[in-house]
Amino acid sequence: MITESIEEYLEAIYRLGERGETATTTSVAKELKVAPASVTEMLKKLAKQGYLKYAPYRGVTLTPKGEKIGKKILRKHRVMEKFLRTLGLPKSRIHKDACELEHHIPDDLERAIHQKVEGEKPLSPGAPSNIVPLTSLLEGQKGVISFIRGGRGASQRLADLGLTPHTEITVVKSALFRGPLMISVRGTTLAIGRGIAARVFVRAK
Amino acid sequence: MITESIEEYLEAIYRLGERGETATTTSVAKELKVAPASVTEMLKKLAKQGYLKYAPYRGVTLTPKGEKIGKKILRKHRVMEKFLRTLGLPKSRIHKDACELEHHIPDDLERAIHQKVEGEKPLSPGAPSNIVPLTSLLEGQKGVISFIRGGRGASQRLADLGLTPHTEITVVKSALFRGPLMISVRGTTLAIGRGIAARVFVRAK
DNA sequence: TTATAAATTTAGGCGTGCCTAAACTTTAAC
DNA sequence: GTTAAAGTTTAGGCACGCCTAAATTTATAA
Repeated sequence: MITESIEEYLEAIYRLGERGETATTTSVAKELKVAPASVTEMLKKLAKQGYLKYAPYRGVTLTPKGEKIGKKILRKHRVMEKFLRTLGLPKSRIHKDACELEHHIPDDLERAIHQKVEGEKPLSPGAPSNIVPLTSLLEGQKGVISFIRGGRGASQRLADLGLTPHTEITVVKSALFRGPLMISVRGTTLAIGRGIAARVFVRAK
Repeated sequence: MITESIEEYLEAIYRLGERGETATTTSVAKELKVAPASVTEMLKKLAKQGYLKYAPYRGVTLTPKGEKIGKKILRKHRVMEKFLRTLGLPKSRIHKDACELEHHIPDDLERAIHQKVEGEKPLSPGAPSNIVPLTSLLEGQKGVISFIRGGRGASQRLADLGLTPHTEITVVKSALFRGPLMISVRGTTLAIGRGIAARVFVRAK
């Protein structure tokens, strides 16, 4: 069973690795603000459970299993930090609060919050780079507006939203068959209807 | 020190009170899904710390000190439930997840989230103001445009979209934190950016 | 009223994760 | 190479919150 403490340790070790530091008993102890003796104890336990390789007196390396968890927790931490910042909470407490929350946010809540604060999702592999209607971009894909098919009305409405040729846009959310698309343009996110989106042709990236 | 467990007990007892049930060892044990013996232990401890009055074999009543905490945690629980629902997370897990989160949400985060999910409060007390920025309307709410704050540019752009004072609009979709609003005006749906929407003041219905 | 069922408490234990102090290993300076 | 300092581990303990089993108290029904 993965306890909060285990997550804490794996995250700390992953963090150290990311900074290029070796994870020793002392460095982990400092990171977590606990006594070195407590770290030794925990490291032995984590090694036994296959989260890391432990060489007494020598330090510690994460196994893929351990790294996966460390990485995930750190990601949650960062998502929560951004979330707290977005909500305008006191800067001084953001790190500490995120440290706590990171262990209590289920994966899908993390994803949902991430979408709210970033408006973005991991991308899908890009299609051949040609010109397609906006509706055929996948979530996360970027493209540059090439032209707009339709009369002055459509062009005008799109221009009002800042959608003109040469503008780069990112598809934030696209239901496959119905509902509006959410796109991100110059840092703002917009929703546009499917009908109109079908008239916007972009060069996919 | 108030541990997570203490909060859990006080919340459970408060909940029972709210439902008009007496808090007995068994009822608390059931509520928390722990053994009655564990409850007895904890109740003695909480009594010693002044959170409740404990009469052996007779049950338990919260002191004002204990009630305050129980109430607060329950409120956080409900705010989190609403938040999770708003984000569209699986219904089946909402209660359980909220049970966990309620202990890790600082007060100001609770307040911030509450505002996001319930809509924002009218800005100045005393003002009759159910006139609020469009961004404060919740999905499904209707309002009549009262005025538009901003220069001719904003007014003009909005007028082009048919958004002029006295127009009735319905909020179709409103992203919680960022991104555009989808609104319905005279039967057509359109998307407007958050920046501009914040300048449209409506009398909420 | 008394016996038995139900509720509650007491006793004894367990796992987790932390601590300090003491013992041990490694490193670095001479 | 020896030795002291720095780093690490072992040993022994503690608080917390949970458990089961046994003892005790309260409630209920004949």
